[in-house]
Amino acid sequence: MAKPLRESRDPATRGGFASTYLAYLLARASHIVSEEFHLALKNWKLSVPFWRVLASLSDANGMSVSDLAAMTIMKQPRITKILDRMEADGLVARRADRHDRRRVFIDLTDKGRRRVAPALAAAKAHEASILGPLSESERATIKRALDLLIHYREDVAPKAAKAPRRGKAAPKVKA
Amino acid sequence: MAKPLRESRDPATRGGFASTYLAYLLARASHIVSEEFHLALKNWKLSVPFWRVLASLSDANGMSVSDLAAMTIMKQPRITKILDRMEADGLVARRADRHDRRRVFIDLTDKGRRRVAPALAAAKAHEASILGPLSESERATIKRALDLLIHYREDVAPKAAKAPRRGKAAPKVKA
DNA sequence: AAAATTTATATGAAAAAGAATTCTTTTATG
DNA sequence: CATAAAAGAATTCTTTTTCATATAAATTTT
Repeated sequence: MAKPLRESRDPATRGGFASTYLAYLLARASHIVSEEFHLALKNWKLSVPFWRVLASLSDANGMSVSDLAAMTIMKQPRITKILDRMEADGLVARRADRHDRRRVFIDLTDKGRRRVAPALAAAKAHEASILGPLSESERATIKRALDLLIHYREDVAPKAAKAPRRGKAAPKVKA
Repeated sequence: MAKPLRESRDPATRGGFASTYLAYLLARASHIVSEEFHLALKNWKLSVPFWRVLASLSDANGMSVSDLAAMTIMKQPRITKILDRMEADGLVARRADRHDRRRVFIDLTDKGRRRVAPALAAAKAHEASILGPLSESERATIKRALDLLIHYREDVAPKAAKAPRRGKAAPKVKA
């Protein structure tokens, strides 16, 4: 490792901000882990957003639009439009909620189910190819780390009374 | 935990695909960690892409367009256009490489530096607010996990001869 | 050294995403 | 109960991204 002349190489392992900033490392890890699979999605004629929606529905069919938004980590107007396209493609179907006519449930169609099936299998295989070579302890490390990050603010509120459950926090702000 | 009737709640902690699929957990962790900060970017009149570029340049000024693309995890045509806008805003400047006239280096302008400075400080503070409450061992777990994932395929190639370094693999395919 | 390739960046038309807002329907309030 | 406020989804208009390809310069072949 003599001359750092050029040879830029991997940004994440080159020292500096990029190699230590948590948000950046997470974005990079996420990208690295998903990259190959996202490319493979073309095999099943699925875009990344379509895949996310179909995979989410495979897991919990009949979600409402906003639940889907939360699950897929997208804002509502975006999935609404994604759903428009998916519906046009016959991959999902909208269904009204009889008890709350504002809500719309989204169902996987048979076509959607068939389309996503091989991708789901591939996703599992891909994950196995990443985790497989690791030791059990390494896998545990990863799981614990992600758990810590995903719940990093849920266990705040020290001893305070009961803490009635924190759902969709802070409705205090006004539009 | 009696009735799983409705009450959808947090998708990531509800069992099923979403709560175990690595790629999903990573995407979610990444989103959770960056979310607040991304909202705060508005304070400095920065979009997420602008922030990424400025932060990268703060770390390594004068990168080429493609290095920036790699660093910011974006495809080349996209940063080119982001750079167009940033240049128009006077945040960065393009500079030709005298030795390879195809290349273009990107420099932070004073204006860019001034604009990103408070955001960089806020980013550090935000990260501290996440990692601070954790124990040293928890922080180590996170670091190890991200390291494992980011380098998950670099230490493959068992005993095979030297393995001349694998840069941008497989140029075997033809267009 | 000409021709063929490859590499680096830019461009253009089409698709997608974003922001703010609207339309309905529910839920809360006085 | 009437009205105000909130919630869920859709829409409109604008900006950004994508995808494929164009340019142009360097590198490799032959």
